Amino acid sequence: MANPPHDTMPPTLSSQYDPHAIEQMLFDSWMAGHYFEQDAAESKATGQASYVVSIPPPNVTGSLHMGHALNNTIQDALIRYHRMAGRPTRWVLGTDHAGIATQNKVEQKLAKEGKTRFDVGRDRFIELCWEWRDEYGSTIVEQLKRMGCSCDYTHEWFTMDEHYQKAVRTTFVEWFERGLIYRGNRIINWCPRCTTALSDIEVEHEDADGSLWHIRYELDEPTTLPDGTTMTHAVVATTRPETMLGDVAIAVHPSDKRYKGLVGTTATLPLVGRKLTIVADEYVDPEFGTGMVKITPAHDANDFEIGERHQLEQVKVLTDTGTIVDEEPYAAYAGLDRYEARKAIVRDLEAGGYLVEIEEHAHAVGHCYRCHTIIEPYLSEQWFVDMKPLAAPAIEAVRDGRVKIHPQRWEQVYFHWMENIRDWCISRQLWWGHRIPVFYCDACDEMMASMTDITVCPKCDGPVRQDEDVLDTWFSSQLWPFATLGWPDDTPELDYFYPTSTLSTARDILFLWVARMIMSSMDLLDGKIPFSDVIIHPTVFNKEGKRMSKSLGTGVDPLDLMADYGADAMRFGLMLQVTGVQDLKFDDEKLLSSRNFANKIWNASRFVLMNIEDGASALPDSAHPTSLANLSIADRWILSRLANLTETVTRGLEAFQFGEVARALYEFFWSEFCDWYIEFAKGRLQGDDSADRAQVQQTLVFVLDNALRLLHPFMPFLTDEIWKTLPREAHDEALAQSIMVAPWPNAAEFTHLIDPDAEHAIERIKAVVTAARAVRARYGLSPRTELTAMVNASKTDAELLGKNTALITSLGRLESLAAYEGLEKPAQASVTVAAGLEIYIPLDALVDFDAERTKLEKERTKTATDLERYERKLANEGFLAKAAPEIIEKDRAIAAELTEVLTRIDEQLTELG
RNA sequence: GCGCGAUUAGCUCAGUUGGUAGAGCACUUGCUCGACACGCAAGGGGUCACAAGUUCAAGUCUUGUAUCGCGCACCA
Repeated sequence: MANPPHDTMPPTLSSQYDPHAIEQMLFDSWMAGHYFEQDAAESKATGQASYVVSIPPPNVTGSLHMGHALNNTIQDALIRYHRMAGRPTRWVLGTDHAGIATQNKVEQKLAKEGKTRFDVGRDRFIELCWEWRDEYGSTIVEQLKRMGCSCDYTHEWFTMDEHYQKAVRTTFVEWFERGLIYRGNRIINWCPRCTTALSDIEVEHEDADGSLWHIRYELDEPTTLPDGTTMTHAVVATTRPETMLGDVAIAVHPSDKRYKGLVGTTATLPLVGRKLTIVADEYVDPEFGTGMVKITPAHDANDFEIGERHQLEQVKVLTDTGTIVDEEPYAAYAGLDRYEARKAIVRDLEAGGYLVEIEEHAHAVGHCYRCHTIIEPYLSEQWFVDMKPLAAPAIEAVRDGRVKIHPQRWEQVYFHWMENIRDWCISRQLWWGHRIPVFYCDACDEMMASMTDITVCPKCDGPVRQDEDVLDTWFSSQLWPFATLGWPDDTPELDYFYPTSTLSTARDILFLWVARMIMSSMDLLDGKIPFSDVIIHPTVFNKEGKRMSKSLGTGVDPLDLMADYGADAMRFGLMLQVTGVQDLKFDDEKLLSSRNFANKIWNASRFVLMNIEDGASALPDSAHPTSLANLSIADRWILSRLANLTETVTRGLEAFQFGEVARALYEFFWSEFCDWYIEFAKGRLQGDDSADRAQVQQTLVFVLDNALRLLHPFMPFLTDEIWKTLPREAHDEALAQSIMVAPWPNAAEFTHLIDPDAEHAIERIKAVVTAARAVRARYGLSPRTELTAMVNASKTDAELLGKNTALITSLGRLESLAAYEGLEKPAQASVTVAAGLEIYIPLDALVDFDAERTKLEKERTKTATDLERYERKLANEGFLAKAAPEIIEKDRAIAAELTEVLTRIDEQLTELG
């Protein structure tokens, strides 16, 4: 029986690839198989090094966006690769309590009932936050499952878990006791909508068109200046006229000769009547404006510092919600919002003749990164971390390569920030979060940080109260990689899985999160780094290159994409676009190609399966060819390409070059395996030579098997579904359970498959086939038209072609093939010169001399241009003297070949007349 | 102001120690032949932003210019 029956196709692979028919079932089978879980103690006993990824914990308020889709595909690809490569892996999963974001959501919910958090009270409000988390917190985890992410779902963390709270509190108390955490009354960034302090890096600056109001402040005593003129008033400029209510001084530069006599005198603040001292301070730029600056210590960070230097009063004129305080002598503005107050004050200044000029002025305005409200520099008592001592070792760890950041250019961004690091404001005036474990005794003024809640002052037995504030969410996030492994306790997980391996994240949290993890880990865990590699992945923008935004409707929902294309196609499409340099302008088109690719893999697999039905090739995993001697040239070629692919993919994953890996997989599977090898295989599968048929079947299965493994980290569902249908011998049944536990193809074990001779040979075979197809296309000949190919080739090439006549005639749809050295051009034939061959396709009366001439002339031009370049190069003495010998040799060979090609083309042209 | 990145085919982008410019989509032409029309085959299309420099040799290295994008820091 020469042909296997075609109606016994395995029922498991339907004729059309439908991702939705397989994804959920496969995921359930992975969970049931516990493939995502690795026990720390058992793994340690194997003596193997672990591979661990801590997921950047998504906010409980969040849902999956394109950045998550990209980042989690990267992490899953790495985890799956290392798992197959035999390392005990864990992908640590969890979510972040997201203080401000969650509090805002719950407040919005309350607002719909007409309530504020103050109506329900602190305890109830926190309960509501937990309820929110219980309701929505699992959304994103379910979405990760949908993507096929192989996280350890049996150990899911939350940054407000009891154990996590212990880690946070331990950190606070330790740093407090070492004096790294301190309290201070300073200007911080205040969000008047969230009514909380923010750290410097939680403020987003945006350029805005504003105005510069020039205001006239009357001097109390007219003063004669060094230039002889008499000055009666000062003119100061401000972008924030409403803060003038809090002015306490005017500053000039100490070396500004113009105003020498002025320092020490006073002026009167319009509308308020306060006496302003004129002080000299280096901060003032004499070149800017009039060289005179109004000083508002309570509402501007620079003014605050000037105020400190000159012991100036701090007059707060704004409340925590950004309205004017109800105090004399400006009670007229009391309760006005800062922008209403601005209008009113400008109006009153103008009416009083104090407004000199309004100038247009562009400047950067800070916004809250959570609600986008304009930030107010605000004087208040807050907790800070002294960062310099923490930063120093963390700088060193990146400097000496213990922690590597990819792409490497981000390291200098890291250094720049770390070397100029400022103290971190960690207190937040919120309710949802880790409450600051500091207790105050009102009786004796004692202040203490404590691991346990205390109610009685240990010093004086007086009543104590806990600090009302909570910690910055990032204070807890910074502990993520080690707190999620059990720190501060000594656990087997911390022992075996820490430090973790790779952290993949978006660039906008390099400072907020990544740098702080390095700092806290090194400080709290005896200098241990939290991870050895940091991947800063591209930012996903929309098609127009704009930031994706849910509120603007410019976002793309990964769930929609998976519904349209399948999870594998979305993953592969994203990986295709990861280059390490460019950000990613997301376009569905790439997913369409990837969906088509998935379908291609599916159908090529169907082809293989339906052609091994005669049972000759149930292939054990160990069956990879050890001897190439008996293999056909096509088999040797595809195995050589597979060996090459294995090397490329493995190296690429190790170097985080995901785009390169994806392209290599695509190219190999589609252009080499499907377009050529499977086509070569077809004739052999239908031939009478049963030994050859067995050989091609084995090779098909072997290559498909390994290609699926290499594809698996990017396309987990599809590859596993196909994997399960591959024939196996009985002892390989464990392997058949899932491709997830199949060993990663070992490039070192494939080196013997690399076969330059076979690659050379296939190049010649392809040239003949392509020439025949091209003639057919050029002449518009139907596939049924019978053609013959006659090839003038070197002796070895001619022999090679002769041996593979069947392959060539089959793919080129040729009647026959003749190849020998010195073959003369038949009359009325089309000519192709390629791969060192002269290929003639006799056309009899069909031949179109003009068309042939046009084609040959075009080839001649190209060849002549190329040859000229090489000849020039080879005539250059400098080149001959300095270029590497192998380059010269190679170029000589190319030049010789081009010369020959040109000669042949010219001969053909002469003949055509 | 300081720093980073980009500029390659109509579009979106690859191009890893400097050595004959690539892919996907789009376009043209022809194909129901038993894996796949989510396909097959054959084609067309590029002074690698510009200018100097280094080099035997530059898309690739250096410097400068232009345009776009992004950080950081901001003088009221």
